[in-house]
Parts: sequence; C-alpha cells; structure tokens
Amino acid sequence: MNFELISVSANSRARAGVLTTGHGTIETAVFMPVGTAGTVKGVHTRDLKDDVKAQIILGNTYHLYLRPGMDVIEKAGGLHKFNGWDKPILTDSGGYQVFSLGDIRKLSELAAKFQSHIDGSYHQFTPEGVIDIQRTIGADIMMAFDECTPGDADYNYAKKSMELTHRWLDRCFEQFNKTEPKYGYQQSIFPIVQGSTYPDLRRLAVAQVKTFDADGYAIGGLSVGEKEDVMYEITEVVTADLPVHKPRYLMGVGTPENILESIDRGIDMFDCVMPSRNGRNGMLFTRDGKINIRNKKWENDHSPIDENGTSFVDSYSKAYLRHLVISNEMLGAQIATQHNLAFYLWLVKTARQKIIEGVFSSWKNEMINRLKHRL
RNA sequence: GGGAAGUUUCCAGAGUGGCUAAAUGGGGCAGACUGUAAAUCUGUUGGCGACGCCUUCGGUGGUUCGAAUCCAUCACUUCCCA
Repeated sequence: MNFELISVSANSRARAGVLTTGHGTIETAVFMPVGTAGTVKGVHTRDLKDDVKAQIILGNTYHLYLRPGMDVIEKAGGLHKFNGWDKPILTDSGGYQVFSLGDIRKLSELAAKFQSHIDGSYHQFTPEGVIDIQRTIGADIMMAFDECTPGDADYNYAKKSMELTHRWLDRCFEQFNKTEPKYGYQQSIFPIVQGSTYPDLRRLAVAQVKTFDADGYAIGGLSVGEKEDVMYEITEVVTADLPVHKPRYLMGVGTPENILESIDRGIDMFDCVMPSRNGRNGMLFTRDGKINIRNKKWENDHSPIDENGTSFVDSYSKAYLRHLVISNEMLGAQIATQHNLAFYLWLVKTARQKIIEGVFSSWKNEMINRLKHRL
C-alpha cells in the first residue's frame, strides 16, 4: 500500500492524497460508506460505484463472522467476490461491537467474549482470531482489534482501556506478520489510537502506535458521546503527532460538518452510518442543510429532492420520496440512502478539490454555515 | 314480520357508577440517529386565557352527591329465523 500526499492546505492541516491498494487507488479525503453485513444497505454495487462514486466501502468482522460465517466467505473467494465489489474494502475489527454490544460481552486480557445478537450463542474474539478473520474476508485494509473506550470514561478506565488496546495491538501485528493474504493481493493493517478525551493519553497512544510502521493510522473512541469541541480538540492533538506521510482515518465520523472540520484538522478517511441509517429513517443531507422528508411541509413539494445533487435519484420529487418513506416502501429508503451517500462523496471530493486549489478554508467556512440549516 | 347483538375520542378497539379526556394498536404530527443488535427508537395526538377550566363516549329524557358505564325512549348498524 502506498500513500502519496498531493497537496496540503497552507493555513490548516487539510490534505489531499492518493492511496494505492490492491484494488485500485483512493483519492483522499475520502468517505467510506458502511456496509456492515457485506452490503451498503439498499444500494447496488453498480450504483455505489457509478452513481454514488464510492471508492472504498466497509465491512464488519463481527457481523460477517456470525453470518454468513467464514466458511462461506472463504469458499466465495473473499468478500470482494462474494458481494461483487471489486474496489477496496476496509473491515472494522469488531472493536466497536465490543463497545456497542456492551451488555452481552465480557473483556479479559486474552479475549473479548460475547454472545451473538442473532442467536445468543457464545463466541470470543482474540486479536489473533480477528486478524485471521480479516485475512479470510480479504479486506484491503484491516483494523487492529481494540476496545472502543466510551466517551464518558474516567481517566483511570481510559488509561487501562488504552493499555489493553496496545497489548492487543502487539498481538495483532504479530499475527499479521506471520500470516499471508489468501487471495493474491496485499492487505494492510491500521492501528487504532485510543485514549478517550485525555490529551496526554492520546499522545501516549500515538507514540505507541507509531512504533509500528503501519500503512495508515486510525483514531478511534471519538463521536462516542463526548462533546463536539472535545472531539475536534482530540483530533488535533492526535494528527499533530501522527506521521505526515501516512493516511489518517477518523473512525465513525460523522456529520457533514464533523467531516469538514476534521479534514481541516488533518484527517484523510472517514466512515459513518449516518448517511445510510439516517437516510433510511427519512433524513436527507444536502449542501443547503438537512431535510426531514417525512415532514408535512413536503407533502406537495414536487420539486427535485436536491436540485444540486449529483445522483440520478435526486430528480425524484420531495413529495414522492415523502410518500415512499411514509408508506414504508423500500424504494424510499433506497433513494434516501443513495442520495445521502452521493452527497457525502461529493462533499469530500469537493473538499479535496478546494484543498488542491488552495481555497479550502474559506470554502469550508461557507459550507458549514449552509449545512447548519434545517430545511 | 319475529329475535339477538351493537353504536366510545381520526380508525380499530378496551372500558360496564367516582382512580376516565378515557387502556392498547393503527394512522397523524414532531424529534432522535456518528467504526450499524436500527427499513429503528422516542415524544405527542379533544379544546383553552393549561399546575386549572370547558366540551366529549349515537340522539333525547331520566335515576344518582356523581353516568361512557344504570333506566326509558328514538335513530341507525350487523347477524339469525320467517
């Protein structure tokens, strides 16, 4: 994997780059649609590629491991073959599930033990096992197995949690180094910086993570309940110390505003369920602000969903989409998801362009003002 | 022609003397959603000069301190027998 910085903003840390993987190149800053179960819910790979213009999508270790299971994925020849997506894939390690499935798991030094949310069966993830699973999935970018520390963790818990993540990181790399890709292309592993909302812990974490010469570095444990200005502050602390010549991935972020602010602070890669989940739930993101398409005011608005939109679905009318969403028609969720993803991809692509043109900051400020609106 | 059951707030449907502006579901309206246990979840849904008041349970008239709940009568609906 190779990362080349094309341009860096003069008056901020914003960067434009090109990341090269075994499944092609990725122009950063990039937004990666989330496809937990091997599918970006409701969107065909064709539309994802040609219409949304996604460059890379996510899959999830925990979900794919439980269903369909590694046997099926391996027999398919990896996730790319299984779901028909021939561009890069990044898999999350299951660290977030350790966090979000909190009630049905137990952490120990050795492993995270958990109960399947599907059938209650008992399983455990070790750092080694998680690497093996991601080898089988065939992710271009695999994530280290971490504990995603909750946003309200006290200092002591955050420190212990971070240290566990670091010990797990050692094991992840050890396993990574003694195993081989299964499908003939290179795989990379990104460590994850934890340390919660404490700058000194975050600095320690960066230092620790940097001891591995990884292809890229992720920031985890943000947008998990802490205040937004704290998230920005921590992002700044972390990007200040990360290697300049490697991509930085801010996990799970965020709103369009969050993404622009984070690009400004030196982030290259993003993923978030927000455009897809909120889309399914009737919320649209546009460059002029947010729309709750279920609201009565759109009942007879026969204008396009988004006059400035880049997706073909944007020519459907608001009134029609409202009808679909309210009637619980599956096409409503599909259109809204596709629109939102296309918007997110447009947003980061435009940010990249503005960085290259050297006008990112002014554009960002203007954009954030528009995005705040509620239509 | 005879008999039976029923008529409740937008709909369906509980409630059979005071704790009932009235369960629950649907629908409506609004909100939430950040490495997806989410096509999910939450709030609200008679009116108002709102910690109180007013009007509601087919119509009318009664009984009672008090009625959606009991009685009489009228209207309508459904079912059964001719």
